[in-house]
Amino acid sequence: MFSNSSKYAIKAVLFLAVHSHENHRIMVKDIAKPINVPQAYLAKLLQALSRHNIISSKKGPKGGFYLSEENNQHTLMDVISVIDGDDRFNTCLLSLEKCNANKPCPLHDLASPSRSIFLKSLSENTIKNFSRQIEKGEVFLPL
Amino acid sequence: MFSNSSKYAIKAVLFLAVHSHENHRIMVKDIAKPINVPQAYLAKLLQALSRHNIISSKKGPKGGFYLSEENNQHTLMDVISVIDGDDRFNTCLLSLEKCNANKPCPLHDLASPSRSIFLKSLSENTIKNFSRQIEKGEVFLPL
DNA sequence: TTTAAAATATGACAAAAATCATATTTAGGA
DNA sequence: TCCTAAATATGATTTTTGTCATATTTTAAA
Repeated sequence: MFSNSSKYAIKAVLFLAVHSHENHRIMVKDIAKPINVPQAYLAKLLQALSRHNIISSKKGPKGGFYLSEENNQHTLMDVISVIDGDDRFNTCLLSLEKCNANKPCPLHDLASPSRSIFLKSLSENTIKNFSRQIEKGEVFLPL
Repeated sequence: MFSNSSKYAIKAVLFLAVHSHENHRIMVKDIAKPINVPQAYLAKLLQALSRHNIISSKKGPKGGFYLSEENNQHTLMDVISVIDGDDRFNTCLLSLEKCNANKPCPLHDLASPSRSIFLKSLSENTIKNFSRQIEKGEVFLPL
């Protein structure tokens, strides 16, 4: 479903959503450890997200990564797009080009609509939204 | 979701379900071309499936691959298990060990139950079942 | 203005997934 | 019995993904 890279990136972004602010930036190593992801690898991912303005960063002492209010309006789908590219979810489960609602492949109706509901929530819920759920204790971010 | 290998294997098995019989075996190259999969690679996948008795084969002239009645009672989940291993679907979307229904990760409730419905149909519908749907024209196997 | 702490850029390396190639085994038919 | 057609076994190669290392740039603070 997700690549490891995307999983790492999602965990990091949600971590930042809950723990960072404009004036409270967090260093890679202080993100990597709690979310249990190799630091050097995560650095690369965060840099890519930063380059695409999905997250924010500041260099130098007291620097680090954080989410601006604007960043908080992005979606997890934006994160995934940067990390894995755009067409990870745009294809039929069997990668059949000619598969569609009129001529569905054998797995098509099995997967969708549940699938499309899921994808919709990935691309419609803001990150802010997820962090609110975490803060309310409705969902959790363990390890 | 699925690896390429699994997609290839599923396509091949469904192709065999529709086109082969005990006494009508099909050679790798005559499977590979219509389902649009590299022949040598497919050969390897089919050999693995055959070794695990998910499909049947016969060597030599007039040989090839086919599904026995018994093979037809297997599920696509069986196919996936042989190709990708067993625990591809047993984990949380973010691979969080401690994620469960009581302490769901932010994606948990988004994905399941749709996900579990999907997995259930993969492991409960027989291959025969799928080929019947194809024969009835309810679903399609394009390219 | 110098120093040190941070991200950034770049690329080397490793592991896994996908692909290709080929020698061996089995079985049907002449 | 021999030849040929097929799967099988094995492994080499390539591509993609994930990981690690390090030199460079920016910036806060002394």
